[in-house]
Amino acid sequence: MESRTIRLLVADDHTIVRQGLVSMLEETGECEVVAQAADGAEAVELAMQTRPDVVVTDLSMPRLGGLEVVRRVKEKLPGTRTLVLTVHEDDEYILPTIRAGASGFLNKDTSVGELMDAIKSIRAGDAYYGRRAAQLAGDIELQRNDGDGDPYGLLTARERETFHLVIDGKTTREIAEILDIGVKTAENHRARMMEKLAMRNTAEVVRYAARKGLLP
Amino acid sequence: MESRTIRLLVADDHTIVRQGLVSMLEETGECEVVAQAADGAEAVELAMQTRPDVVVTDLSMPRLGGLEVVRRVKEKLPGTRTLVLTVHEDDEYILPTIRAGASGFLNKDTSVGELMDAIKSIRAGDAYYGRRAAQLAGDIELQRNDGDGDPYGLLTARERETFHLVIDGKTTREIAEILDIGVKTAENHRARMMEKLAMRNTAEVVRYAARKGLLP
DNA sequence: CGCCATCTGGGGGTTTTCCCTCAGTTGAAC
DNA sequence: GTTCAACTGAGGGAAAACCCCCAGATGGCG
Repeated sequence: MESRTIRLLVADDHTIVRQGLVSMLEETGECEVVAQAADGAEAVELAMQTRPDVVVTDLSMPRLGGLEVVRRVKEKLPGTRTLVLTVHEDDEYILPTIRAGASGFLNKDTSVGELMDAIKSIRAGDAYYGRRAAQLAGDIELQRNDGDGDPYGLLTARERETFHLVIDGKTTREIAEILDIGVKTAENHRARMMEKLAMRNTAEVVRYAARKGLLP
Repeated sequence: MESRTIRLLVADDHTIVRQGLVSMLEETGECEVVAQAADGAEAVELAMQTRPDVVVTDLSMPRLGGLEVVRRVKEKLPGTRTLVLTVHEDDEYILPTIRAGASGFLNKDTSVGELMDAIKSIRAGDAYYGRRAAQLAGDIELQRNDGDGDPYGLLTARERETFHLVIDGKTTREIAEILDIGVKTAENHRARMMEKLAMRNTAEVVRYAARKGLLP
C-alpha cells in the first residue's frame, strides 16, 4: 500500500483563502502542499521548481491571471494538471478555462470532500468539473465520457457525494443523515449513481473507486 | 491508479514446475517474473541483480537450499521478501523456514488464487502461511497478529477464499456456487471473516483489501 | 413560455447482507 | 480417547441494499 500523498501547489492572492485551503487540504492527510503562490507569476515559477501533481489556482490574481497559469503550466509541465478554483460563476470564464487546458473547474463554495475528490480524479488523469461548469463544458468535454470514457463525470453533485459516502463505508441511512435528506432520496441518489457507473453492488463500487485512486 | 505489477523472482530446480509457476503467475496480469533460477545460488545472484519485490522459492534445490536463500536474501536485500513454496509437508521444514525469515510458507497444491493472495499480502508487508504452517507457526508468529497486528493472518482457508470472492463483487449465493458449498455455509464463512477483520459491511471489507494492495 | 435536468420524497417489492443461535462431521493434536 | 479447530449446514429475524414505479419543486435554458 503506497499511493503516496498527492503533491499540490496552491495559488490564490487572498492569504486567508489560501491558508484556509492549505489547512483543509493537509488535514485530510491525503495530500501535501509543496508550494503556495500569491500571484500567477509566482505560481508558474514555483510549479517549475517543485513539479507538483496538481496546481490548484484561483482565476483572478495580480501579475498573471489563472488562465495564463493554466496555459503555461500545461506547456512547460505536461505531467502537472491544473484545477481552477474560483468565486466566478460567470459563464464567460468557464469555457476559456477548460479550453486553456485545465483539468478541473470548481466553485469556491464546494465542500472539502468534493475538492479532494476532484483533486484525486485529476491526478488519476480524469477531468472534473463542477455542476455549472459541466453543463457548459458538456459539449466539448463530457461527450467524451458519454460514449466510451469514464462514467464518473456523468454523476451529478448529489450522486458524487453519495458515491463518496458509500465508498467510505456509510450506509444509506447514514448518508441521508449526513446530507440531511430523506432516506428515500439518498436511496435514489445511490441507485442512480450505481446505474451510471454500471455497478451491481457496493463491492464493485468500492473496487471502482480503488481503481481510480479515490480511496484514502 | 497505479500499484504497478509485483516484481517476482521464481526459483525451482524442476523446470516444468518453474515454467508452470511463471506462466500461471504472469497470466494473472498482476505480477511480472523478472528472473528465474534453477538453484539456490543462482537465485541469490539474480535477486541481487534484479531486486524483486518477492522471491518465490522451492526448499530443496541443488548448490544452495531454499532455507539458505531465505537467509541470504533477507540479509542482503531487506526490501525483498521471500515466499517458500514446497512439496514438503514435513513439519521439520516449516519452523526453520519461518525462523530463517521467510514471509510465507505454502504447499505446492495451493491454488493460483491463494498463491497470488499470498504474494500480495507479503508484498504489502504481511506474513502469509498456509493452514498447516500457520498452526505450527502460531506460537511464534501469529500471536503477533492476535493482539495488535493485522487480523488477516487469522483467517482460515475458507474465510480467505470467501474474503477474496467478496472483494471481487460476488454475492454470497455466487460464492456458495463457486466453492460448491451451501449458501448458509458461505454465509457463515463470510460472517466469521468479517468478524475477524472487524468490518461492518462490504464496503469496509473492500476498502481494507485496497489498503492491503489485494485488489487487482 | 415550455422543456429538461436535478433534487427531493414516497410506495412497494425482492434480494442480499448482517447477526444470532445451534449442531453434526472430520481430522489433527495432545 | 479426548479435545479442539475448521468446515459444513440450518433456523430465524432485522437491517440494508437493490429495483421498479411515481410525482412535486426548482431553476436554467431555448
